[in-house]
Amino acid sequence: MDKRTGIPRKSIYRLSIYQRCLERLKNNDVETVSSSALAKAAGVKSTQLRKDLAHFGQFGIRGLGYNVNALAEVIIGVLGTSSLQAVILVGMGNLGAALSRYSGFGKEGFEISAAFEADPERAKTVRAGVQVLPASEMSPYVVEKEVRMAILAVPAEAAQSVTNELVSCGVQAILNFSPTVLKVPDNVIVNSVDLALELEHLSYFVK
Amino acid sequence: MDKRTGIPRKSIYRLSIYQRCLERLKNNDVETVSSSALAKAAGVKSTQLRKDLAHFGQFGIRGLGYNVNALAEVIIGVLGTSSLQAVILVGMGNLGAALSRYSGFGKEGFEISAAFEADPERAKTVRAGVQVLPASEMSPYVVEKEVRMAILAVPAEAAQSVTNELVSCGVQAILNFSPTVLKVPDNVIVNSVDLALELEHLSYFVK
DNA sequence: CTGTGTGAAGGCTTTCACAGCC
DNA sequence: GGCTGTGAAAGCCTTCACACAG
Repeated sequence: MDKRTGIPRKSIYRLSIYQRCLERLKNNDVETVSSSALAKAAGVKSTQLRKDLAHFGQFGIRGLGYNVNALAEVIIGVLGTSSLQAVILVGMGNLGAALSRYSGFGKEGFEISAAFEADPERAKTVRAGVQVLPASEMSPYVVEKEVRMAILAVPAEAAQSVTNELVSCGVQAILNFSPTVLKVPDNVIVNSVDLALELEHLSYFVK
Repeated sequence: MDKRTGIPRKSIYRLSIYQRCLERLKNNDVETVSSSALAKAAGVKSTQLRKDLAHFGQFGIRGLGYNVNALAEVIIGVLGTSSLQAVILVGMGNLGAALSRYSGFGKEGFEISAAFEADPERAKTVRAGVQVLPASEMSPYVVEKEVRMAILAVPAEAAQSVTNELVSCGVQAILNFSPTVLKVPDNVIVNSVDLALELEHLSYFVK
C-alpha cells in the first residue's frame, strides 16, 4: 500500500480500470450501474469494487447502484487525471517511436509533449509522433516545463543514468520499458513494463 | 497462486528477473553469488529470493551462496524457457509493428514466428520484422504449427473475438496489449499490459 | 427486495528469527 | 564467521456475511 495515503496500490490501479468501464457506459447513455455489473466488466468481484471505493467515501445509493457520471467524476478526481500532466518520452528506438505514435495515451487524456533521443542521426530520421529533441536538451526542458512524468524506452545500459538525470531534475514518476531494475529515491515511483519478461512469465504456464 | 502447482505467480514472475541477473553475472564470469547480492540486483529482499527458490528445491551452499551457472540452469528448467516456444503476433498497428521489430524478445530466447493483420493494405505496407499474413490464415497456422502463445495488439473492439478464435485453436497463453478485460476459460492464461493504464496509475502519485 | 457499506474472517505473501551447515 | 533453508509471525488484500438504506 501507499505509505503516504494508506490506500493499497492495487486499489488505485483498479480505479483506472473502473474509470475506463464507466467511460464506456457513459457513451452508451447508461445512467446507473450496480457494483456487480461494473465489477463484472472490470473483471473483479463486486465486494472488491465496493471496498476500493470505500477508501474514498460513499458514492452509491443502496438498492440502486451508482450514478455513472458522478462516480466517474469521483475517480477522475482521485486519480488526478483531471489535471493534465505533461509527459516526456526518452529514447526513440523501435519501442519509443511506436509509443510516440500510440493513440492510446491520448484517449486517456495524456499527451507526450516531447521526445528525446541521444543519437542525432536517429533523431532526424525516426518516424515520430511528436517533436524529437537531442538528449542534451532533456534536463533544461524538464526543469523549465516542470515535467513530473517520463516514459523511459532507452537501452538497458543507459536506463539508470537517464533515470538519475530525470530524478535530479524533479521527475517523480517513471514508466520504464527498459529491462532493468531501476534504483530511485523513495519519493519517486517507478512502474516497470518488461515486455520480454511478461512473455517469459507466460511460457511457464504453457504445457 | 497457481492452482496447478501451488506456487505463487509472483514467485514465478520473479524467477525471470533472477534469471536475467544471473545471465549478467555469467557474462562477467562470476561463479558464485549470495542470495543477498542477487536479491539486491533484482530489487527484492534476500529472504524472499530464498523462499522463491525453496519452492523448487535446495540449490545453495551454506556459508557460500549459489553457483551462478547451476542456478541459472535450474531456473531455465523451471520456467520452461529452455524449450523454445513459438509465438505469434496479432495486429500490426503502431504497437504491433514495433513489437515485431523489438529485439528484446529475441534476447530472451523468444522468436515471433509470424504476424497477422486484418487490413490487407496495412499488411502490405507495414514495416514489419517478421512475415505478415492475412487474418484469415491465423487459425490454420495456429492449428498446424501447434502455436501455444500469442501476443495481442489489436484494437479494443476486436480483442475479445480474436481471443476467442485463438483459444479455440489451442492457444494457452496470451500477452494482451489491448485496453480490454479479456474473458477466457480457466485453462488459458492472460497477461495484460495496458500502457495507458500504467501511465494513468502513475499520475496518481505525482503531487 | 435490491444493492450498498463494512466489521470480521480467511488466504496469500512477505518478513523475521534462528537453526543448521560449510 | 557467513550464508542458506525454514517454521512462525506479521502484514496485506480479498472474500464473506450481514446490517442497513432506499
